Amino acid sequence: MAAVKSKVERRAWLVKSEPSVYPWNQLVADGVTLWDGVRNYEARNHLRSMKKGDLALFYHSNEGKELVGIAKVVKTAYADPTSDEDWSVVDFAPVKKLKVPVTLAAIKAEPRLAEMLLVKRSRLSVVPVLPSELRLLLEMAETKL
DNA sequence: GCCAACGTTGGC
DNA sequence: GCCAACGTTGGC
Repeated sequence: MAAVKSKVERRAWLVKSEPSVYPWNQLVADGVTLWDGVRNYEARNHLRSMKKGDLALFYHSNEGKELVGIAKVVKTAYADPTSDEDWSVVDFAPVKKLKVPVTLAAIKAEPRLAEMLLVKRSRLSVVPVLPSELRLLLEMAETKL
């Protein structure tokens, strides 16, 4: 049987940052940053399973409560220099700002996004995003990759 | 500023 | 290994 090469969609994640701590604009200014300070095992494991080129939707928590931009993984997980314990960081670089920010309210109002871990596991700071969710979010943001 | 959700810690 | 107490995150 002939092998059919399935189209593999790029994996996507969602990462949260409080704008008062590290806003999207800072990532743009920095060009690349290490995503440090994650102190939750599940979130850490997500960081560790990220691959170079994976996308990361950038979410502003507490203030804004909206997706503001798209970043990508430029370096896979390595030891968090801010800890002596077994935590990890990855490096992100900005890809592009969303034309229209996608608010948490808009996400909650969209039934097709009801299963998003952003909503279901609101305290997790690093969560995976399904390809279908990514597609829809990009539509809502009026942004193309 | 409050509080719900939930992960972690520590006593038993 | 259970579970109460506690701490943190993040929406409201």
